[in-house]
Amino acid sequence: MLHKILEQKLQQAVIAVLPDADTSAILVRPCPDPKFGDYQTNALMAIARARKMNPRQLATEVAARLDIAKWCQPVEVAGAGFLNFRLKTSAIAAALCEAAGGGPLFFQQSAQPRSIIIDFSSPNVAKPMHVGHIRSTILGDSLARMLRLLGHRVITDNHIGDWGTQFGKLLVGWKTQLDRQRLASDPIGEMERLYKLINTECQTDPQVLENARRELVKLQAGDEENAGIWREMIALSESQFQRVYARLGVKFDYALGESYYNSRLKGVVDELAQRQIAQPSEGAMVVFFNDIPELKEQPALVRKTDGGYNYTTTDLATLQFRLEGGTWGGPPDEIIYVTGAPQQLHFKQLFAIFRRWQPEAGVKLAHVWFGSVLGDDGKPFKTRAGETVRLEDLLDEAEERAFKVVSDKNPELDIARRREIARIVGLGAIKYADLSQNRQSDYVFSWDRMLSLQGNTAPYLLYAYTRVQSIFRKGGEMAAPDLQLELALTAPEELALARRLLNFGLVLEGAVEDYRPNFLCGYLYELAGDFARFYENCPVLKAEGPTRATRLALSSLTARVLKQGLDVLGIETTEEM
RNA sequence: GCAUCCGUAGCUCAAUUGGAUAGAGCUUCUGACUUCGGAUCAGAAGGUUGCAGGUUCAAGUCCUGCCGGAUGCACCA
Repeated sequence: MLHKILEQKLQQAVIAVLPDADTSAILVRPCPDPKFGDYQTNALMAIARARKMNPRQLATEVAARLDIAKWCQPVEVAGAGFLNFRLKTSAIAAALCEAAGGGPLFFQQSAQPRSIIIDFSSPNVAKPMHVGHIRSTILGDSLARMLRLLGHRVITDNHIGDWGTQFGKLLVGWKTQLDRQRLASDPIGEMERLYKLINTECQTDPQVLENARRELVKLQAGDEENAGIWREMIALSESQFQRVYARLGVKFDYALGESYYNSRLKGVVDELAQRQIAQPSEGAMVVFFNDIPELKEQPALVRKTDGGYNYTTTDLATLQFRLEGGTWGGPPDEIIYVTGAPQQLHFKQLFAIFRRWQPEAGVKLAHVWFGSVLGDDGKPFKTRAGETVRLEDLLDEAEERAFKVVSDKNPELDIARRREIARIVGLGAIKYADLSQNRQSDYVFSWDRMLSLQGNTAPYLLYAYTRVQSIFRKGGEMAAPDLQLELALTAPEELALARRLLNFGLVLEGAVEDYRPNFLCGYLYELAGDFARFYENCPVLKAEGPTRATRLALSSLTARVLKQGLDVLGIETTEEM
């Protein structure tokens, strides 16, 4: 983590010049263009501005006090007051040797580990998981993996939609229209059929609606028969969830559904009412936000006129439960919710209510939202028949398409091996296509682009990985940890690759900070590109002596970073493809 | 009507959150090596960042107003 050292030294130099300066905002970042150097800071311009100083003069004074000759060539003051750092080759080589010798892989675990709950995926009982769930699931999973890699304590919780008014309709359907045979063969399809059927009937027949309401009340009152059916629906749904999560390689520490918080709802609303955070309005209990401009005309209901509760109440109760920390050994420092963009208003309201309710709580609440998946036509992604696309079908097709490509490129592999590679490549492609995009933009789903072998795609990265592995298959020795190794970095491609490797940790931290796995994807793509250029221009196995050792070490480190990076994106690697 | 998000190359997307000459891939065209795996690499072409103002050393990014699109607006989650 050379840039961290530079950052520290820079902060010390600033203090030497301006003893009262706030150093927390003084950061060192990679240069946008290598011709300026390896790292830069622009913080001095902001400081100079605040103090009405000449920025270039301040930069020059700070530069004079910088004690970094061990790692850098003399710093340059550039432009309006940038400081540019250029690493010495010896420092780069030393950092690489450390990692090659068994040290940390260019990242550091956090000095202040935090405990973080991540709430993601959250599918609904009795409904198929569809494309909409994949973004939350994959994003949440990769955030969990990245945070864990950086040493944080992560608790993943799947807030399953197992409660709510839809069960009234489902119960009516189950009791009057259930097809037992279909339930056995396709339970999710059958439950979905029942729901749609009754839902349609409700729109024309008030009697059916009334029946649904009555069944719901019975369920909520603990009626044995209805509770039994409800439990059966949950069990049937859970086997679907398990299948999907197993394929995606996603694991949850907890799966506490909405129903888990039932007993708390009344108490939450009572407390909000008593503290005058919520007030009666038109028969409901409502929280108004007159002091928050953007929520001024957006009150939140915490109890309906019929006395029932809605999801704001459930989420408040969930927050309360999570902060008690009884289940996971202490209250969390942070809770991250991974959901779609349409829920932004909900979470603004939820967080605002929570701050009034528990103003002393120091927990950080983050809504990590994402855009929708669109079809080629720019409209929400649907099948030709207009149905939402089932996640399981999507995964099947990804593997199938990948199988065709693998068979085309590598027909000599036996079929089981090709299937396994297709599984890794297909699922990797689908995950990577999602994660490599800025999560906040809607994105257009395209099989062709996703499984394309060029560009910023999973197959391109996986291919780069197989090429490294191929070197070690052919050339024998995987570089054993060797602290005495002396690296001879000379070719521009060697240096570019080496410099890229150094930044793995910096990128990881940035990705985690903003909850944006696409930063990591972009980095891995650039790393794979640097490796490809290195591979074209710098023969490894034909080289001899220190050059060969250097190139073997670079190859090995590239493979390790690629594998580690893909791993925290939830993507498996393969030795051949 | 109010609120949120968005508008970047023909297409699909980036841009480290206010930094230096706005970058990739696809597509098109031209090249490279008797391949440590060609699922590769190099080069060319492609831009008034929707429009108009403003803020400052610096704006795709911030502020204002338009134009266009998506989503949400109290008893579904």
